[in-house]
Amino acid sequence: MDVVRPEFLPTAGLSREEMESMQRDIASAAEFTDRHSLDPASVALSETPTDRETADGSGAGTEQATFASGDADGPVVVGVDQAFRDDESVSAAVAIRDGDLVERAAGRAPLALPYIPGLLSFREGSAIVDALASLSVDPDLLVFDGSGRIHFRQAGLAAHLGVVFDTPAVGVAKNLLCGTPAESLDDPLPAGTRVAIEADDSMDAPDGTVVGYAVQTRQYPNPETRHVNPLYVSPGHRVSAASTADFVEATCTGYKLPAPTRLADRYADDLR
DNA sequence: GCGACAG
DNA sequence: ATCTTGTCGC
Repeated sequence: MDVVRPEFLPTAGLSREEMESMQRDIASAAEFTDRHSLDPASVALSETPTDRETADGSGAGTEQATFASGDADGPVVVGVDQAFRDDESVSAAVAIRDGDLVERAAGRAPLALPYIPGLLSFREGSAIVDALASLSVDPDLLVFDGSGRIHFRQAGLAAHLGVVFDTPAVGVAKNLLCGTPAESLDDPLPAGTRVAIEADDSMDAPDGTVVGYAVQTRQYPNPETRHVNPLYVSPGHRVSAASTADFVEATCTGYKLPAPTRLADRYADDLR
């Protein structure tokens, strides 16, 4: 796929002020409303991927592999995950369509920045751009590991890369970066529960704006003894908060994480 | 000044 | 994210 907004590429060597300034521009360019051709039902078809096996030559730079599959009808959902190896960041992108692994790609880039809450996309963005740019399929939806609109300046990793490629994107995080749950999340929630995450004074958005949802995709039979934490999902680009929760829920089916994310996770480990 | 903080 | 074995519960 191609970079559509090169002015927003996560460049190395920017000052903190420049990165934060760019994030405000990215937030302005991001669309937190539905503008895509997907419905939860079609996305749900991308759930039971026939895990074909690894066996890739490795090397520096990007690598890309294509897998033969059936017909080209359903939407292409791409899961993206990051891993580290020494001083370089590795990005893994896995494309799924109609439950089949269609293609996967890897990207690498040296780690220029330390981890700074709120600036994650500048630390791992280059490797992700590398991986996505080498994909030959055109994704209908990008599923990122990390926040989208749930971010101090409404420009989390999912929003940043969604805007760079002008492609529908959602962010899936295991922890909450900022914002306030509309209801307490202290007690275990039943599977299927979703609680709105509202903007608070630590964010740019008007107080109370629903910037995402805590989604309980899975839960154990007896949460009293052992429980699963919810996922924190938020719009990246061209997807509303409600649709984001719908898509994520549709791709989890019995697991805590979306299938595209699980596959990207596994591929990232293989690369590392 | 104090506290909070995706991966 | 990463460093790491066994262990508890379904």
